[in-house]
Amino acid sequence: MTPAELAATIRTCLAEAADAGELRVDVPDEVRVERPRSRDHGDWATNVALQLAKGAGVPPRRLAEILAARLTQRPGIKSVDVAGPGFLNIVLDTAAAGELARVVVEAGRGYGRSETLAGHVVNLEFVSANPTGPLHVGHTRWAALGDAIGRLLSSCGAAVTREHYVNDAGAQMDRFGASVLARARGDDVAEDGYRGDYVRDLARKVLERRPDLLELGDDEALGVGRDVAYEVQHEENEAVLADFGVHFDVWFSERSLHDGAVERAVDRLREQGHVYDSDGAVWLRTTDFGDDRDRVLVRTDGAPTYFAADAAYYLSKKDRGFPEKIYMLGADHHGYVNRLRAIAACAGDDPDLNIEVLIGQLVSVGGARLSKRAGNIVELRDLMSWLGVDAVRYSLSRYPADSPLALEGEELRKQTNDNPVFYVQYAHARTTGVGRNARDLGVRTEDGFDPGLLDDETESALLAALGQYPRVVAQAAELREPHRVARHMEVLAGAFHKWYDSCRVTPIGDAPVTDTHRTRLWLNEATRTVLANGLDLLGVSAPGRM
RNA sequence: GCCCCCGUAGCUCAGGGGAUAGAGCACCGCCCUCCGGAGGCGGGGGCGCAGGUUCGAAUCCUGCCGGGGGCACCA
Repeated sequence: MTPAELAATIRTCLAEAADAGELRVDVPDEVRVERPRSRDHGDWATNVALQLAKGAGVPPRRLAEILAARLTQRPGIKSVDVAGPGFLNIVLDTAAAGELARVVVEAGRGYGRSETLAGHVVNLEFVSANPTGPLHVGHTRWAALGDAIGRLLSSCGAAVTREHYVNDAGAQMDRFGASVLARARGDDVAEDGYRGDYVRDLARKVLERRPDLLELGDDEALGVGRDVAYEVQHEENEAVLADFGVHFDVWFSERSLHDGAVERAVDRLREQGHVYDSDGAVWLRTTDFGDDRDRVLVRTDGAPTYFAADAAYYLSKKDRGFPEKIYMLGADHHGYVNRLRAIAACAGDDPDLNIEVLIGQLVSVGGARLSKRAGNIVELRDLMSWLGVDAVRYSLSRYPADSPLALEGEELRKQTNDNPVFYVQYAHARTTGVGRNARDLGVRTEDGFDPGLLDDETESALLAALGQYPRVVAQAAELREPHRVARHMEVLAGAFHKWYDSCRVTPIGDAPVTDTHRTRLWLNEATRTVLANGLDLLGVSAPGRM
């Protein structure tokens, strides 16, 4: 019996009690069943009685007792106790609890997937780095988290489009082009230019593609240098993200908006009644929707602002059929949240439904060697070769985005418990190894499964961790918090290692193969399945050997 | 000045109102006849402060203190 099935049973009992006139309650849509910290409190516990007591006009303990009487009659439930103020502590039959191993194995990769977000059509925008330099550790956090969130949403039934916005228009691109051109010509880069060493590498690559660059006139050279440098840098960013395991469905070019889309966006917003002219500029009245001041769309000189492009970009997402638009921004852009919400409101949308802005705090890396190429920023490419993709992705995924994070590089290089990714991956490798040994010794799942034999305390704990997994995934998806999956992987790995220490899957020496061995192999395979599924959601590999 | 995020064990951090607040590291001690010891078992230690809401608060609300980030007709 899975926790979800138990929760459904509790709802059924509530409904029956209501029908029988024993209680006056509305059956809640969701009943939460939790694994109690203390084993004295049963296999699973629920606080429904505490939550419903007030509405039902009955003391919580009385409600709990009515519910307990009905639950006890149900198959698979061994005992139900009312504890404390009105908790229900439920103990399952060993066989009913152990049945979960088969459920998991038979579901395979589908275990943990759900339809809890079915019908949601989401545009998920993340990373969105300027193509004026290499990706660094700040982008890396969003690359890891954004990709994991995309996987989570998909696994819960949402239709997700992953999008990367490319700021390839505007003055900064010209400065970038001028900087590359200066390096190509062997000149110094202007004060306000891009002075990182990587610009020298870019200039070299640009010259490889356009050996004629130095012979062009200034204006033409500037344009060619800019566009080719952008092309090179963009290709590199796309490639390094691919190597990091992050794929985007759409690379959206800001330039494409400056082909009339920005002007049309301003017109549309004007039709909605939120645009006005003042001091020779065109403004959007974002203060109507929570911003602390109105924002300029078109400057006095007639040029659209970056904000106008953002508005056009928002409308593009809307027009392309995405009711839900998730933006992932760094903490240094948090001031942008109200502005983005105001754009949605000015466009006639509901900011609470149609736009969601996730803010990630800054991340730093301790002990990092300075980048060879670019001052003191830590590049994604360097992080990957220094620490490995799995360690970087996992360690960025196991913390919530809203807390500042300081990674310790040397810790992540250790292949020990200092480094949780190895703890979890090792558990997976162990399950795989156990499976190999079992097959070699003739222990086969198809020869028997007797869940009543999974009666060890460590087996109960392991089954509980397996049973909690689907809810962890659903919750992580709903909250956009992949770290919940990572943390649960650590709990599961711990439960597995303890079980491994006390329950052998394979017979010792020439001892015969029994149903105990076979049934434990089911549990081993179930564990391997969930570890693999969870790591996959984080974009981390699940090796069979290490 | 205004806005956002964060104060939990010596350190790095989990804990979306519930029972005795957890994990790893660090420190001390223990477990290899047997599926990988990259593992397991045991020990000491903590919710920034003050109010409030609730049967119940690390969690929700208010104020204060401390740390980080942000407040352009820049992009």
